[in-house]
Amino acid sequence: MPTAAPEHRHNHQHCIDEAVSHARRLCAERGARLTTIREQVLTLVWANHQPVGAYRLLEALAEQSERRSTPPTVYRALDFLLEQGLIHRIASLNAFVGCADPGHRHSGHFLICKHCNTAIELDAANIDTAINRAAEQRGFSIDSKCVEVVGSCQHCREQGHD
Amino acid sequence: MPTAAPEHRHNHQHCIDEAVSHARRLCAERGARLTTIREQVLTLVWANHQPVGAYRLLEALAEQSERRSTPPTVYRALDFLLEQGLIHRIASLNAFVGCADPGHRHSGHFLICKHCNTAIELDAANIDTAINRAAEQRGFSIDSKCVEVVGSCQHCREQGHD
DNA sequence: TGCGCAATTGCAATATTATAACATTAATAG
DNA sequence: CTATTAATGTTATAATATTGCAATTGCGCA
Repeated sequence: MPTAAPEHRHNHQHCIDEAVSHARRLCAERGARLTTIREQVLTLVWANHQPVGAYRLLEALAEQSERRSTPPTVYRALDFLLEQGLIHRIASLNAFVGCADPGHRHSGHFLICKHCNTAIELDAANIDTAINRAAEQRGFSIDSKCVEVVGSCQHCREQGHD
Repeated sequence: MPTAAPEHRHNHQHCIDEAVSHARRLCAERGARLTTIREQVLTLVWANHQPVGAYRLLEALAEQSERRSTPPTVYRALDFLLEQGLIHRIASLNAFVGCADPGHRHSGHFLICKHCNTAIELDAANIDTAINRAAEQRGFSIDSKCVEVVGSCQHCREQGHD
Protein backbone atom coordinates (compact mmCIF):
# COMPACT_ATOMS: atom_id res chain seq x y z
CA MET A 1 0.00 0.00 0.00
CA PRO A 2 1.03 3.62 -0.46
CA THR A 3 2.77 5.31 2.41
CA ALA A 4 0.13 6.17 4.94
CA ALA A 5 2.23 8.47 7.07
CA PRO A 6 3.69 11.16 4.84
CA GLU A 7 6.86 12.84 6.01
CA HIS A 8 6.24 16.33 7.17
CA ARG A 9 7.71 17.78 4.00
CA HIS A 10 6.90 16.20 0.72
CA ASN A 11 5.71 17.01 -2.75
CA HIS A 12 2.08 17.30 -1.93
CA GLN A 13 0.97 17.91 -5.49
CA HIS A 14 2.00 14.32 -6.02
CA CYS A 15 -0.42 13.19 -3.30
CA ILE A 16 -3.24 15.10 -4.93
CA ASP A 17 -2.52 13.86 -8.43
CA GLU A 18 -2.18 10.31 -7.24
CA ALA A 19 -5.42 10.47 -5.29
CA VAL A 20 -7.35 11.87 -8.22
CA SER A 21 -6.02 9.45 -10.77
CA HIS A 22 -6.55 6.56 -8.41
CA ALA A 23 -10.11 7.73 -7.87
CA ARG A 24 -10.76 7.99 -11.59
CA ARG A 25 -9.46 4.52 -12.15
CA LEU A 26 -11.50 2.98 -9.35
CA CYS A 27 -14.70 4.73 -10.34
CA ALA A 28 -14.26 3.72 -13.95
CA GLU A 29 -13.78 0.10 -12.89
CA ARG A 30 -16.86 0.24 -10.73
CA GLY A 31 -19.08 2.13 -13.13
CA ALA A 32 -19.40 4.93 -10.58
CA ARG A 33 -19.56 8.47 -11.87
CA LEU A 34 -16.83 10.73 -10.61
CA THR A 35 -18.51 13.93 -11.74
CA THR A 36 -16.93 17.37 -11.83
CA ILE A 37 -18.27 18.37 -8.45
CA ARG A 38 -17.21 15.11 -6.86
CA GLU A 39 -13.74 15.38 -8.27
CA GLN A 40 -13.49 19.00 -7.18
CA VAL A 41 -14.48 18.05 -3.65
CA LEU A 42 -12.04 15.17 -3.62
CA THR A 43 -9.28 17.50 -4.74
CA LEU A 44 -10.19 20.01 -2.06
CA VAL A 45 -10.22 17.34 0.63
CA TRP A 46 -6.76 16.41 -0.55
CA ALA A 47 -5.55 20.01 -0.43
CA ASN A 48 -3.54 18.93 2.60
CA HIS A 49 -3.33 16.19 5.21
CA GLN A 50 -5.53 17.97 7.69
CA PRO A 51 -9.13 16.90 8.01
CA VAL A 52 -11.42 19.58 6.62
CA GLY A 53 -15.02 20.41 7.49
CA ALA A 54 -17.89 20.39 5.03
CA TYR A 55 -18.43 24.13 5.28
CA ARG A 56 -14.78 24.87 4.63
CA LEU A 57 -15.09 22.76 1.51
CA LEU A 58 -18.21 24.65 0.58
CA GLU A 59 -16.38 27.98 0.76
CA ALA A 60 -13.47 26.65 -1.24
CA LEU A 61 -15.84 25.29 -3.83
CA ALA A 62 -17.60 28.62 -4.11
CA GLU A 63 -14.28 30.40 -4.61
CA GLN A 64 -13.07 28.22 -7.40
CA SER A 65 -16.24 27.91 -9.41
CA GLU A 66 -18.83 30.41 -10.53
CA ARG A 67 -21.80 28.28 -9.60
CA ARG A 68 -23.03 29.03 -6.13
CA SER A 69 -23.02 25.95 -3.98
CA THR A 70 -25.13 24.95 -1.01
CA PRO A 71 -24.58 22.45 1.79
CA PRO A 72 -26.31 19.56 0.04
CA THR A 73 -23.96 19.93 -2.89
CA VAL A 74 -20.98 19.27 -0.68
CA TYR A 75 -22.59 16.68 1.54
CA ARG A 76 -23.76 14.68 -1.43
CA ALA A 77 -20.33 14.71 -2.96
CA LEU A 78 -18.86 13.68 0.39
CA ASP A 79 -21.39 10.87 0.70
CA PHE A 80 -20.39 9.57 -2.69
CA LEU A 81 -16.69 9.75 -1.86
CA LEU A 82 -17.28 7.97 1.44
CA GLU A 83 -19.28 5.23 -0.27
CA GLN A 84 -16.48 4.74 -2.76
CA GLY A 85 -13.95 4.61 0.05
CA LEU A 86 -12.05 7.58 -1.37
CA ILE A 87 -12.21 9.61 1.81
CA HIS A 88 -12.75 9.01 5.51
CA ARG A 89 -14.85 10.90 7.99
CA ILE A 90 -13.20 11.81 11.28
CA ALA A 91 -16.14 11.66 13.64
CA SER A 92 -14.45 13.40 16.53
CA LEU A 93 -13.70 16.42 14.33
CA ASN A 94 -16.74 16.44 12.07
CA ALA A 95 -14.28 16.55 9.24
CA PHE A 96 -13.09 14.63 6.22
CA VAL A 97 -9.72 13.48 4.97
CA GLY A 98 -8.44 11.67 1.92
CA CYS A 99 -8.02 7.93 2.15
CA ALA A 100 -4.43 6.81 1.85
CA ASP A 101 -5.37 3.46 0.40
CA PRO A 102 -8.63 3.62 -1.53
CA GLY A 103 -7.89 0.34 -3.29
CA HIS A 104 -9.56 -1.81 -0.69
CA ARG A 105 -12.48 -0.76 1.50
CA HIS A 106 -11.63 -0.29 5.14
CA SER A 107 -12.42 1.85 8.14
CA GLY A 108 -9.64 4.31 8.73
CA HIS A 109 -7.52 4.44 11.86
CA PHE A 110 -6.00 7.82 12.56
CA LEU A 111 -3.41 9.58 14.63
CA ILE A 112 -4.41 13.23 14.78
CA CYS A 113 -1.93 15.85 15.92
CA LYS A 114 -3.46 18.52 18.12
CA HIS A 115 -0.77 21.01 17.08
CA CYS A 116 -0.52 20.78 13.30
CA ASN A 117 -3.83 19.00 12.93
CA THR A 118 -2.37 16.45 10.56
CA ALA A 119 -4.18 13.13 10.36
CA ILE A 120 -1.92 10.14 9.89
CA GLU A 121 -3.75 7.11 8.60
CA LEU A 122 -2.58 3.90 10.19
CA ASP A 123 -2.35 0.54 8.56
CA ALA A 124 -1.96 -1.47 11.74
CA ALA A 125 -3.22 -5.00 11.44
CA ASN A 126 -2.66 -5.43 15.18
CA ILE A 127 -5.31 -2.91 16.00
CA ASP A 128 -7.85 -4.54 13.76
CA THR A 129 -6.98 -7.93 15.14
CA ALA A 130 -7.37 -6.79 18.72
CA ILE A 131 -10.72 -5.19 17.97
CA ASN A 132 -11.94 -8.17 15.98
CA ARG A 133 -11.01 -10.49 18.80
CA ALA A 134 -12.74 -8.40 21.44
CA ALA A 135 -15.87 -8.25 19.30
CA GLU A 136 -15.81 -11.95 18.58
CA GLN A 137 -15.56 -12.79 22.27
CA ARG A 138 -18.80 -10.93 22.81
CA GLY A 139 -20.58 -12.42 19.83
CA PHE A 140 -20.58 -9.04 18.15
CA SER A 141 -20.31 -8.84 14.37
CA ILE A 142 -18.59 -5.74 13.04
CA ASP A 143 -19.82 -3.49 10.27
CA SER A 144 -17.40 -0.62 10.68
CA LYS A 145 -14.77 0.66 13.05
CA CYS A 146 -13.62 4.10 13.94
CA VAL A 147 -10.29 4.61 15.68
CA GLU A 148 -9.22 8.18 16.32
CA VAL A 149 -6.23 8.97 18.46
CA VAL A 150 -5.41 12.54 19.42
CA GLY A 151 -1.97 13.64 20.58
CA SER A 152 1.29 15.10 19.34
CA CYS A 153 3.05 13.98 16.21
CA GLN A 154 6.76 13.42 16.04
CA HIS A 155 7.46 16.55 14.05
CA CYS A 156 5.60 18.81 16.46
CA ARG A 157 7.20 17.17 19.47
CA GLU A 158 10.61 17.85 17.96
CA GLN A 159 9.57 21.48 17.59
CA GLY A 160 9.08 21.57 21.33
CA HIS A 161 5.31 21.26 21.37
CA ASP A 162 3.78 18.78 23.72
CA MET B 1 -13.66 -3.75 37.29
CA PRO B 2 -17.43 -3.95 37.08
CA THR B 3 -18.95 -5.87 34.25
CA ALA B 4 -18.72 -3.74 31.17
CA ALA B 5 -21.01 -5.78 28.95
CA PRO B 6 -24.32 -6.15 30.72
CA GLU B 7 -26.47 -9.07 29.74
CA HIS B 8 -29.43 -8.02 27.72
CA ARG B 9 -31.76 -8.41 30.65
CA HIS B 10 -30.66 -7.24 34.01
CA ASN B 11 -31.79 -5.18 36.94
CA HIS B 12 -31.03 -1.84 35.46
CA GLN B 13 -31.99 0.13 38.54
CA HIS B 14 -28.94 -1.47 40.06
CA CYS B 15 -26.75 0.02 37.30
CA ILE B 16 -28.18 3.45 37.92
CA ASP B 17 -27.84 3.28 41.68
CA GLU B 18 -24.33 1.97 41.44
CA ALA B 19 -23.32 4.66 38.98
CA VAL B 20 -24.71 7.44 41.10
CA SER B 21 -23.24 6.23 44.36
CA HIS B 22 -19.90 5.65 42.68
CA ALA B 23 -20.03 9.16 41.28
CA ARG B 24 -20.83 10.65 44.67
CA ARG B 25 -17.96 8.82 46.25
CA LEU B 26 -15.46 9.85 43.58
CA CYS B 27 -16.54 13.47 43.55
CA ALA B 28 -16.36 13.63 47.33
CA GLU B 29 -12.84 12.21 47.25
CA ARG B 30 -11.80 14.71 44.63
CA GLY B 31 -13.49 17.74 46.09
CA ALA B 32 -15.60 18.03 42.96
CA ARG B 33 -19.17 19.19 43.32
CA LEU B 34 -21.77 16.77 42.06
CA THR B 35 -24.62 19.27 42.10
CA THR B 36 -28.29 18.48 41.66
CA ILE B 37 -28.28 19.22 37.95
CA ARG B 38 -25.14 17.21 37.37
CA GLU B 39 -26.51 14.25 39.25
CA GLN B 40 -29.81 14.51 37.39
CA VAL B 41 -28.00 14.49 34.07
CA LEU B 42 -25.85 11.57 35.14
CA THR B 43 -28.96 9.66 36.14
CA LEU B 44 -30.62 10.44 32.82
CA VAL B 45 -27.56 9.34 30.88
CA TRP B 46 -27.74 6.11 32.82
CA ALA B 47 -31.44 5.68 32.07
CA ASN B 48 -30.33 2.87 29.78
CA HIS B 49 -27.29 1.53 27.97
CA GLN B 50 -27.96 3.45 24.79
CA PRO B 51 -26.00 6.60 24.11
CA VAL B 52 -28.25 9.63 24.42
CA GLY B 53 -27.98 13.04 22.78
CA ALA B 54 -27.73 16.32 24.65
CA TYR B 55 -31.10 17.55 23.44
CA ARG B 56 -32.81 14.36 24.49
CA LEU B 57 -31.34 14.89 27.93
CA LEU B 58 -32.55 18.45 27.82
CA GLU B 59 -36.12 17.33 27.18
CA ALA B 60 -35.95 14.73 29.91
CA LEU B 61 -34.57 17.28 32.32
CA ALA B 62 -37.36 19.71 31.46
CA GLU B 63 -39.95 17.02 32.10
CA GLN B 64 -38.70 16.05 35.49
CA SER B 65 -38.00 19.45 36.95
CA GLU B 66 -39.98 22.66 37.00
CA ARG B 67 -37.07 24.90 36.10
CA ARG B 68 -36.80 25.49 32.40
CA SER B 69 -33.47 24.32 31.09
CA THR B 70 -31.46 25.44 28.11
CA PRO B 71 -28.67 23.82 26.12
CA PRO B 72 -25.82 25.29 28.18
CA THR B 73 -27.31 23.76 31.30
CA VAL B 74 -27.00 20.30 29.86
CA TYR B 75 -23.72 20.82 28.06
CA ARG B 76 -22.08 22.17 31.17
CA ALA B 77 -23.25 19.24 33.20
CA LEU B 78 -22.00 16.89 30.49
CA ASP B 79 -18.66 18.67 30.41
CA PHE B 80 -18.32 18.20 34.12
CA LEU B 81 -19.22 14.52 33.94
CA LEU B 82 -16.77 14.01 31.09
CA GLU B 83 -13.99 15.73 33.03
CA GLN B 84 -14.69 13.51 36.00
CA GLY B 85 -14.66 10.46 33.77
CA LEU B 86 -18.20 9.56 34.77
CA ILE B 87 -19.50 9.43 31.22
CA HIS B 88 -18.09 9.02 27.74
CA ARG B 89 -18.91 10.85 24.57
CA ILE B 90 -19.56 8.73 21.49
CA ALA B 91 -18.22 10.96 18.75
CA SER B 92 -19.75 9.07 15.88
CA LEU B 93 -23.23 9.46 17.40
CA ASN B 94 -22.92 12.86 19.04
CA ALA B 95 -24.16 11.17 22.15
CA PHE B 96 -23.23 10.30 25.68
CA VAL B 97 -23.19 7.13 27.72
CA GLY B 98 -22.36 6.23 31.29
CA CYS B 99 -18.86 5.02 32.01
CA ALA B 100 -18.72 1.44 33.18
CA ASP B 101 -15.56 1.98 35.19
CA PRO B 102 -15.28 5.55 36.44
CA GLY B 103 -12.68 4.57 39.02
CA HIS B 104 -9.75 5.17 36.73
CA ARG B 105 -9.64 7.66 33.89
CA HIS B 106 -9.58 6.16 30.44
CA SER B 107 -10.86 6.68 26.93
CA GLY B 108 -13.75 4.38 26.30
CA HIS B 109 -13.82 1.69 23.64
CA PHE B 110 -17.28 0.78 22.45
CA LEU B 111 -19.20 -1.82 20.53
CA ILE B 112 -22.40 -0.18 19.35
CA CYS B 113 -25.28 -2.27 18.08
CA LYS B 114 -27.04 -0.77 15.08
CA HIS B 115 -30.24 -2.60 15.95
CA CYS B 116 -30.81 -2.03 19.65
CA ASN B 117 -28.38 0.87 19.85
CA THR B 118 -26.76 -0.51 22.99
CA ALA B 119 -23.19 0.58 23.64
CA ILE B 120 -21.00 -2.08 25.20
CA GLU B 121 -17.90 -0.64 26.80
CA LEU B 122 -14.82 -2.75 26.26
CA ASP B 123 -12.00 -3.25 28.64
CA ALA B 124 -9.56 -4.74 26.18
CA ALA B 125 -5.96 -4.15 27.05
CA ASN B 126 -5.00 -5.63 23.68
CA ILE B 127 -6.59 -2.80 21.82
CA ASP B 128 -4.83 -0.18 23.86
CA THR B 129 -1.56 -2.00 23.50
CA ALA B 130 -1.89 -2.24 19.75
CA ILE B 131 -2.73 1.43 19.47
CA ASN B 132 0.05 2.48 21.82
CA ARG B 133 2.54 0.47 19.84
CA ALA B 134 1.45 1.91 16.50
CA ALA B 135 1.69 5.42 17.92
CA GLU B 136 5.07 4.78 19.48
CA GLN B 137 6.47 3.51 16.21
CA ARG B 138 5.59 6.83 14.64
CA GLY B 139 6.92 8.94 17.48
CA PHE B 140 3.37 9.99 18.31
CA SER B 141 2.43 10.69 21.92
CA ILE B 142 -1.16 9.98 22.81
CA ASP B 143 -3.52 12.24 24.70
CA SER B 144 -6.76 10.42 24.10
CA LYS B 145 -8.21 7.63 22.05
CA CYS B 146 -11.60 6.98 20.63
CA VAL B 147 -12.59 3.52 19.45
CA GLU B 148 -16.13 3.06 18.22
CA VAL B 149 -17.22 -0.12 16.51
CA VAL B 150 -20.62 -0.42 14.90
CA GLY B 151 -22.28 -3.73 14.15
CA SER B 152 -24.71 -6.27 15.56
CA CYS B 153 -24.67 -7.45 19.15
CA GLN B 154 -25.08 -11.05 20.11
CA HIS B 155 -28.61 -10.64 21.38
CA CYS B 156 -29.84 -8.96 18.21
CA ARG B 157 -28.11 -11.51 16.02
CA GLU B 158 -29.88 -14.27 17.91
CA GLN B 159 -33.14 -12.47 17.22
CA GLY B 160 -32.38 -12.83 13.54
CA HIS B 161 -31.15 -9.34 12.91
CA ASP B 162 -27.96 -8.91 11.00
C1' DT C 1 -31.81 11.12 -33.50
C1' DG C 2 -35.00 11.51 -29.93
C1' DC C 3 -37.62 9.34 -26.13
C1' DG C 4 -37.77 7.81 -21.40
C1' DC C 5 -35.70 6.54 -17.14
C1' DA C 6 -32.55 7.13 -13.54
C1' DA C 7 -28.94 9.72 -11.49
C1' DT C 8 -27.28 14.10 -10.37
C1' DT C 9 -27.59 18.78 -9.16
C1' DG C 10 -30.05 23.16 -7.74
C1' DC C 11 -32.44 25.35 -4.28
C1' DA C 12 -34.97 26.80 -0.10
C1' DA C 13 -36.00 25.72 4.16
C1' DT C 14 -35.12 23.66 8.40
C1' DA C 15 -33.31 20.25 11.74
C1' DT C 16 -29.66 19.10 14.95
C1' DT C 17 -25.69 19.84 17.75
C1' DA C 18 -22.87 23.08 20.26
C1' DT C 19 -20.95 27.47 22.03
C1' DA C 20 -20.38 32.54 23.30
C1' DA C 21 -21.20 36.25 26.22
C1' DC C 22 -22.84 38.22 30.04
C1' DA C 23 -26.06 38.48 34.18
C1' DT C 24 -27.43 36.29 38.41
C1' DT C 25 -27.28 33.18 42.19
C1' DA C 26 -25.15 29.92 45.32
C1' DA C 27 -21.26 27.91 47.88
C1' DT C 28 -17.11 28.34 50.36
C1' DA C 29 -13.01 30.21 52.55
C1' DG C 30 -11.21 33.45 55.47
C1' DC D 1 -20.53 37.97 57.14
C1' DT D 2 -18.25 39.38 53.33
C1' DA D 3 -15.13 38.58 49.42
C1' DT D 4 -14.25 35.40 46.04
C1' DT D 5 -15.00 31.68 43.15
C1' DA D 6 -17.97 28.31 41.14
C1' DA D 7 -22.29 27.27 39.22
C1' DT D 8 -26.40 28.39 36.91
C1' DG D 9 -29.71 31.35 34.14
C1' DT D 10 -30.60 33.64 29.85
C1' DT D 11 -30.34 35.15 25.18
C1' DA D 12 -28.48 34.73 21.08
C1' DT D 13 -26.01 32.55 17.58
C1' DA D 14 -22.53 29.41 15.49
C1' DA D 15 -21.52 25.11 13.25
C1' DT D 16 -22.94 20.88 11.28
C1' DA D 17 -26.25 18.22 8.62
C1' DT D 18 -30.67 16.86 6.36
C1' DT D 19 -35.32 17.03 3.94
C1' DG D 20 -38.15 17.66 0.07
C1' DC D 21 -39.02 18.98 -4.25
C1' DA D 22 -37.80 21.00 -8.79
C1' DA D 23 -34.71 21.22 -12.71
C1' DT D 24 -31.21 19.22 -15.33
C1' DT D 25 -28.08 15.93 -17.10
C1' DG D 26 -26.41 11.46 -18.70
C1' DC D 27 -27.36 7.35 -20.87
C1' DG D 28 -29.56 3.17 -22.79
C1' DC D 29 -32.43 2.01 -26.30
C1' DA D 30 -36.26 2.22 -29.84
